[in-house]
Amino acid sequence: MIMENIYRTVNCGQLREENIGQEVRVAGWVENIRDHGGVMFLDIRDEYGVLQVVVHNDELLKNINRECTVTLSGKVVKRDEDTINPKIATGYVEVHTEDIKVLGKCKNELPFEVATSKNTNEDVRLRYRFLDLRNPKVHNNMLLRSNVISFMREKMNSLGFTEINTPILSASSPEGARDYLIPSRKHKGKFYALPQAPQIFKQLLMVSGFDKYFQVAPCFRDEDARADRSPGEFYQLDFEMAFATQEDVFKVAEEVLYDTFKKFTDKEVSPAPFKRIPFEEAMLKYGTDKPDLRNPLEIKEISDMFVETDFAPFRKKCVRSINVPNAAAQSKKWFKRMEEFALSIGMKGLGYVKVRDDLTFDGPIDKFLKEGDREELIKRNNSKAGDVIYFIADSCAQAPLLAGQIRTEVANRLDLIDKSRFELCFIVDFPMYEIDEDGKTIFTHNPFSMPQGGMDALLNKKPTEVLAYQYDIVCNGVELSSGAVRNHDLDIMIKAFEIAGYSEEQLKDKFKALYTAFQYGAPPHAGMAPGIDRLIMLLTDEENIREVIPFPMNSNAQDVLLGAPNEVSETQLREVHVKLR
RNA sequence: GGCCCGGUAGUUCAGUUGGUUAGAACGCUAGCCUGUCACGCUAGAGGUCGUCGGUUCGAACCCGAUCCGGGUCGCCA
Repeated sequence: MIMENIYRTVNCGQLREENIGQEVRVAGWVENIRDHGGVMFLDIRDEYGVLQVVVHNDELLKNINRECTVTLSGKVVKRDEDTINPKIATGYVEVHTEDIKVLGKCKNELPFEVATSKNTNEDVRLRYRFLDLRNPKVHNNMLLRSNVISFMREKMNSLGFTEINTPILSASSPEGARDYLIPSRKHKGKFYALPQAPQIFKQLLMVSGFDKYFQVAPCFRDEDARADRSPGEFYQLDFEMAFATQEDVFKVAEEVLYDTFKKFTDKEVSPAPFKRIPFEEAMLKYGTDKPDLRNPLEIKEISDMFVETDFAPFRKKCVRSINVPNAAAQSKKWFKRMEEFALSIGMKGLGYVKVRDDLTFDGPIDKFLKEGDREELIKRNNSKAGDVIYFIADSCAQAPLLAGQIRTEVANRLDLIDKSRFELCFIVDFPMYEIDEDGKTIFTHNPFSMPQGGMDALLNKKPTEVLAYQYDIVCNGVELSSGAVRNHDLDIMIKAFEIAGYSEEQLKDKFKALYTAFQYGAPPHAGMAPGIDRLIMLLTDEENIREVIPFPMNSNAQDVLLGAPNEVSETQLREVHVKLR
């Protein structure tokens, strides 16, 4: 319902047959003008819909052109049977007017057509984002975004979470992404930083006794963009729970995410409990830590069969296989194309065999197989006649990732991915540490995650064998969120940092707030932070994150509409003690 | 920062053995049209072919540099 005022008594989407005969006033944008000489039709659009207006006096249309705003009054008239337009909700009626007034003039030449703005180059769209956002498709993405956020808020509230705002002007953090820095006026040479995430604050809130915290949190990272990664800023549904375990966090995530997907799409959603897939298993079976579970293909480990092979590319390598059902009938060209793809991602080649009806093999790799290998391959891959088995061999660092890319590519080319589903899973048991190229032990993910097994594990296991209570949520191959059970025990934290080469002094220095707070009774706590923009991308089937952000920056981290970043005056610079060089 | 793709009318695009005056569609302007809804018909305006330099008798086209946009790798604990 709209407020009745001097501009309108009804909106452009609400008139139906029952309104016939009423005198109404409407306001909106002139979407189109069809002048038949003697009779003219205007389509008037607002957020609620489109309404046809009929004018018989062309004097009334002077100064009126497309995309200007108008208010007009007139009678709601039933359309003749043969002039009904079933494509619009108001298509049974029209308004006949003799009184139109322009409220906001519009330039005659538009930078693009509103109705087809999505086909326009993105930089033009962003420069005229206010026009682009009139396009119902673009507009509706923002309405959906609003509805999703408000739904999740209500959901979190109903689950007993408290929304608490944490500072935007904060301190630079030593780890992670590059910070956006804000020079301080009152403290020469010092800087605030925009938060990459409210991580430290939410952990402090746990120490403060807030049992369940959440926030629709803006996060700022000065890193380069991607199609699914907004440069600068993005939003997370950040939450954290005291006295909670990993499974407690999963229950909340399952409820909130399942309900959100269910409410805002017609697609099938994988029900709770979502699959829990250990990191190691994900890397083996899917060749990635963000698997698309709609893809039916699975990678198998077969290195042991080729330790002594005569085929040099496989010998003593990490060898993986992927069985592709019914692919043997694909054309020569198809196999050639797959091989070209393999070369393009840095593989030396892409071996395969076709499984014949008698379960013997046909293909370049067959001649290197030993007695019994064929049976074993068929067994491990669940192959049947007419299938194709692909072989991926490389170093143990590379082979899983390459196999993952082949898995995805084959599925895409054969259209094996069921687009009508959302498949959610948790990736769990991430390793706590890894060894970098210099042989140094470093944190794999979040240094604040609790190592599984606590102090015992840190003391008794090789660092690379220690797992963390660290997890991701993945949906259809998109990483929606990571999270962790946090390390709330200062002794364990000191040890964990020591393994990664940090002294207690360094820890204290770098993470002063947590280091201090944890000396005053910290509860065990855990949480996560699903990315809202990516969630909306999934819900709207958009491939670019800018389609779900009202005023996105371009991929070069510029706001071309307002002109950010821009130069500032010498005076402003002097005030904040910044000298350019 | 590396790599890939692109930049021609307001918009989307076409345009090579390098050759007169660079095209189309939509949009815009003018005229005609009383039932359209992607209205129709007729006419018209609109271009430093991203920029700079080079090759050539001649460059939108070939070469080099540069700028801009998109994607990707690095990066994003």
